[in-house]
Amino acid sequence: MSKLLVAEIPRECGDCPIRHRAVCARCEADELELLDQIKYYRTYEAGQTIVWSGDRMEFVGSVVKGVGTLTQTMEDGRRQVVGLLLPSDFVGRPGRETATYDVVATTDTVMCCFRKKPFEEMMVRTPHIAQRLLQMTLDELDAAREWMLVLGRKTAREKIASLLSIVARRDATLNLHAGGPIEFELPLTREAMADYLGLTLETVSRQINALKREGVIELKGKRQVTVPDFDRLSEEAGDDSDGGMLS
Amino acid sequence: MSKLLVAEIPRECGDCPIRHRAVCARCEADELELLDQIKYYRTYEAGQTIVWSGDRMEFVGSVVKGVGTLTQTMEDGRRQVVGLLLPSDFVGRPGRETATYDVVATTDTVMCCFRKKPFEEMMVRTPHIAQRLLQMTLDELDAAREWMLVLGRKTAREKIASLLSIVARRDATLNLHAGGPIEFELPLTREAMADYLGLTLETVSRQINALKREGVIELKGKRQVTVPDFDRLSEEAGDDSDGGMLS
DNA sequence: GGTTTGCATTGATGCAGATCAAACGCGCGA
DNA sequence: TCGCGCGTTTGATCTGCATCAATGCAAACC
Repeated sequence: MSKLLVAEIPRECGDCPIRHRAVCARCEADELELLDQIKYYRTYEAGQTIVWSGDRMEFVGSVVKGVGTLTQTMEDGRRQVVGLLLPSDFVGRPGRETATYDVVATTDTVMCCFRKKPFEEMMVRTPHIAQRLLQMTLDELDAAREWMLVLGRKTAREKIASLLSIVARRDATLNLHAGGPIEFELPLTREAMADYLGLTLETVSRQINALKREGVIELKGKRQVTVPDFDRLSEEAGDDSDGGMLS
Repeated sequence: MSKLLVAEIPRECGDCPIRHRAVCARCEADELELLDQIKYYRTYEAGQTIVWSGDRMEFVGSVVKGVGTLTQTMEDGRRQVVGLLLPSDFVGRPGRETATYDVVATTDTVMCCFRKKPFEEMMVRTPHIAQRLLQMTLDELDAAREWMLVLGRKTAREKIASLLSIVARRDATLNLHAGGPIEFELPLTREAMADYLGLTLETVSRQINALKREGVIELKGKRQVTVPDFDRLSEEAGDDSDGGMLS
């Protein structure tokens, strides 16, 4: 059923896995060749589970196209999304055998994968890959901690605005956006958003429509979002905008 | 005012910073010597801020004794603790100039510090330090994500039980505890707990006393906690106890 | 001893968001 | 074209926790 073609795989995925987020200038030709040897692509349909929590992980990799979530579930069914996977994000944990979370594709998704064992061996032999991975992990840690503030202290409206703000920002940087209204496709169902934000899907629906009524966002259909004024959205999210007042 | 003496500094802090959590078997004599040259101790009183968010970080290090928090504050004063710092935890972020969070000592605290610049240089020359740091950061990331589930989906009572459970577990492993009731000093004020759990201090107080009334915990004074049955506490926290049912 | 000061507890009340319940709308296969 | 199913919206009601306001209580200081 997957409608993704190999032709759609972005060019920049050709080389170093680390290049997805930021160019790794120190990757040498022979390293790239080695990486190419252990590299392969996998495609997933919307809704498909990529990895089950507890399963043996046999690869690491990064998202090339599409969106996924890292999800944790309690015995009684309460669910929390603990991470969003947007294009360029890294998945997998070197040095750990089994997955800690469910990884689910929320849209049709292409992953660039590396067999775990050879990748780990390469990490040992190539120090700057470990160093780059450390940077990426520290970024993820910052993101997780920022999200703790969202979950612990923000109102439903602020939570929604925070989520939209994050997706909008990522989308804008990915497409080298320069000023003007930002437009993007919301890659999550109301339920997935609720699970990310610690809300119910009903509350998500109500708050999104409230933001729409008040002109903070515009909606075409249920998923296509336009943000006419990003600063306004940030303000709704409760982020320090501070417009450069900081020293 | 600090009543901590040099004599109280634990022995195992003498060598590799990475040794605090787990012995780093690969540290060689000359590396240890190098680390010793850039190492120094700092003590802080309860309530003292170790680093202000936005400040220049001039050291990294790990907690030797005492407890601290990483805190994020919104403009309007809402506060969220995004990380607990227990003995052996690492503080600071190699490769970043300024601190992202307030670091606050909640009890009298001893830190083992390394000047940041030389430490970073050492990291480049000594790959396994970066690798060890990567492991530690991945552990922290897991902890942060587990906490996202707590913040997003658990009830006030479960939140309290989760916090007690974490502190109890850390305390038990640190003191090589073997069976029987666990006893420890709660290192946080009601307010700090509230800020960690995304609650108000009143709710924290009520729920703690509810757990006490129902015999899940015992209290001596306001801080000294006894956990007669750790499994019972885990259950209250909503953790999968599963007692070995899992394959 | 009295007073201050800084947590912690306790009680009364209100509200944001959960829960329960229905209906809508839209794509898709028969 | 119909109707089925899934994601979404909308409405009515309930409730867990926040909020506001005292009060308690022990250590520190005069």
